[in-house]
Amino acid sequence: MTIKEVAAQLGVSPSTISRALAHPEMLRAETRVRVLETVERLGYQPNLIARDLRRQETRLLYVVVPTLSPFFLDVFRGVERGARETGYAVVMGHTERDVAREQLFVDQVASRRGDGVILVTSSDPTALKVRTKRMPPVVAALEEIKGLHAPAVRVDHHKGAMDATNHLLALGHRLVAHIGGPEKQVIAQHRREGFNETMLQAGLDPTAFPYLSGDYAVAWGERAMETLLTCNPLPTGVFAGNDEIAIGAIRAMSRVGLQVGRDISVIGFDDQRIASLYEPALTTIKVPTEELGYRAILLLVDKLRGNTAEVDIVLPTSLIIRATTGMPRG
Amino acid sequence: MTIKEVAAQLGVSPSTISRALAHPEMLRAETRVRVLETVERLGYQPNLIARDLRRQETRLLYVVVPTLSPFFLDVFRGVERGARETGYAVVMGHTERDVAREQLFVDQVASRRGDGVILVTSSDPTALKVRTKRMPPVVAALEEIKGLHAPAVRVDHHKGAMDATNHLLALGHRLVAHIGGPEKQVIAQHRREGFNETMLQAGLDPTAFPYLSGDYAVAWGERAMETLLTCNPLPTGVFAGNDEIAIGAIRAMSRVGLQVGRDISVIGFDDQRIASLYEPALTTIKVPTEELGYRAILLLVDKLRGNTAEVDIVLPTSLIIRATTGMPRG
DNA sequence: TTGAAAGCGATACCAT
DNA sequence: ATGGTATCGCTTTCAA
Repeated sequence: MTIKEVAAQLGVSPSTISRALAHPEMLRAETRVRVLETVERLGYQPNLIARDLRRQETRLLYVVVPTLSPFFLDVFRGVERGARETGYAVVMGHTERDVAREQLFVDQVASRRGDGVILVTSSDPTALKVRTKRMPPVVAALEEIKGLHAPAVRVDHHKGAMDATNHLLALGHRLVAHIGGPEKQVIAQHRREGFNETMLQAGLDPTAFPYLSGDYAVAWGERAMETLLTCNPLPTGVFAGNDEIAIGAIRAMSRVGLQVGRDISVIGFDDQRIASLYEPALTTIKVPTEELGYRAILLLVDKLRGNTAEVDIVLPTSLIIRATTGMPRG
Repeated sequence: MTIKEVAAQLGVSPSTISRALAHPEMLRAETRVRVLETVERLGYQPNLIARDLRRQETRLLYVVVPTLSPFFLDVFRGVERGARETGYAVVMGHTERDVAREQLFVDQVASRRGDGVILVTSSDPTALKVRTKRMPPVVAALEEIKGLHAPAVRVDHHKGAMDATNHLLALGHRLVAHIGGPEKQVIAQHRREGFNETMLQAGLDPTAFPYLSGDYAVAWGERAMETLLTCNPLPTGVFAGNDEIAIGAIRAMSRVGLQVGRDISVIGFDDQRIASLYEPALTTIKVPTEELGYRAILLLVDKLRGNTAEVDIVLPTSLIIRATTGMPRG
């Protein structure tokens, strides 16, 4: 069913059909009604591909996330909210932290299937073919992309990590360990640096416990905590690189009869949904995920509208005190 | 940068460029190398919109999920695996259980922005404009769509609910209550029916406790359990409509000092990731989510290849016994 | 092996 | 207010 067939049915020209749909005010009321009725009756839907080609825009935006964790979904939620407000449709692709797949989605947009793309934490940003390939309009969320001059909306992981560490120190902890996320990931690095810096400022040795760097999974948290539990003295406070690691650490503790918040305090990062659901509820650093996505898409739409400013928004984190941190024993 | 410009640069025709990219074997080796080098150097990427229009296919598939819960993401994961195997790209849209938004994505595909779409649990399937609007190739996942003759790959919720209830009965429970999900949702209905039927078969009254129907959130589980805790006698076993409800129920119990698995047994449904992470780990019914998505996309691709068989695949669930169910006290 | 040209379906400019 | 038509960028048939 094409626009021509509808036009033929009505004995009008394709232009009239097109106008009835896009600029109804241009038609005589009678014509408009007649056309729209027929369109409805025939169930005609314009071929968007043809329209996109002609208009040179799709009003479709892509969001690319590294994993399907609840964390990124929250970001996506914010993006969708902004998309609705600005009249864009948005679809999501996920890369499983595989640069090739990330490139695939970027290429989809570069090849005009979308008007722009939000990259939420490029896995290994430097691997993106920003030089050889044409880049579509991009906004980076959560982390800037090196070598790419794209607006970014980020979170101050460094500051968040300092807040987390300071919370532990303020409670009186002196034996504090850090369980880090993926070593190569910029975010994980910032968090570690925040920890190191705070410890140093307090005159404490950030390397008093083994260097622990893994991924962002519960299993890693468990293994890392097992390592810490072989230390003498034991740490009294643990700053986990994210909530999942924190949960893993707590699990490892309870297996040997240690109680979190009393024997050892644990603080996470992100404030994922599970953080408040877990028993006991996790003390953590809240990352404004939804807001992040929302800001990112507004930035993108702004860019598409011709605004070329090099923006770099940094959103604040906040400390959420729940039940897994307390004063050190004795 | 269009194909013409590249062609002009090289002094060949656009056809040659097109062939170098799509059917390299048709070109003389020398020409091919020359073209591909230039393409690479200029960073030329074909306009997919134009290609799609000409080829009348996109090799892009849509997946539409109602919410961004981990449950549906698992389904999406399966879809992606199948897509990679069959050479399709996949994007995801989510509807927040809003039919209008579901329609929007279906329309995207009907309007040729994609070749087909997988609908994971249409919110209110009957509301989809299957009559007035042209429907693109559709496969239903998790739940069939009434009024739409689409292949479906589903899960036997009824049987799963019977297994859940029977597990409780086999442990010796006689005072068993059900906390249901959204009343209007087909899935929730099937689960309740499975519960009712099993109770009846065992000579027990499925309506001995208040009729509880809400949504699939933790908060609802808490409220529902608070209601149950006002009953006399208390239930000794609770079959929750999904894992989140189960967690809510357990939280309500612990607030009044009741221990799950000992004072009251609770079984969930879905086996979401949180089920094994929770403390204590949830006894539940596993839904093969990833498999569901995988089967769905294979079905869709099959359909796109011209196979018109009316398939209806039903996947089995399985009982996962963990720590929240035990024998009734005394 | 390569080139010329038609055509995919819609839109928007230029006429009338 | 409506119609005719060029055009978007690519693919593919037909011809050479």
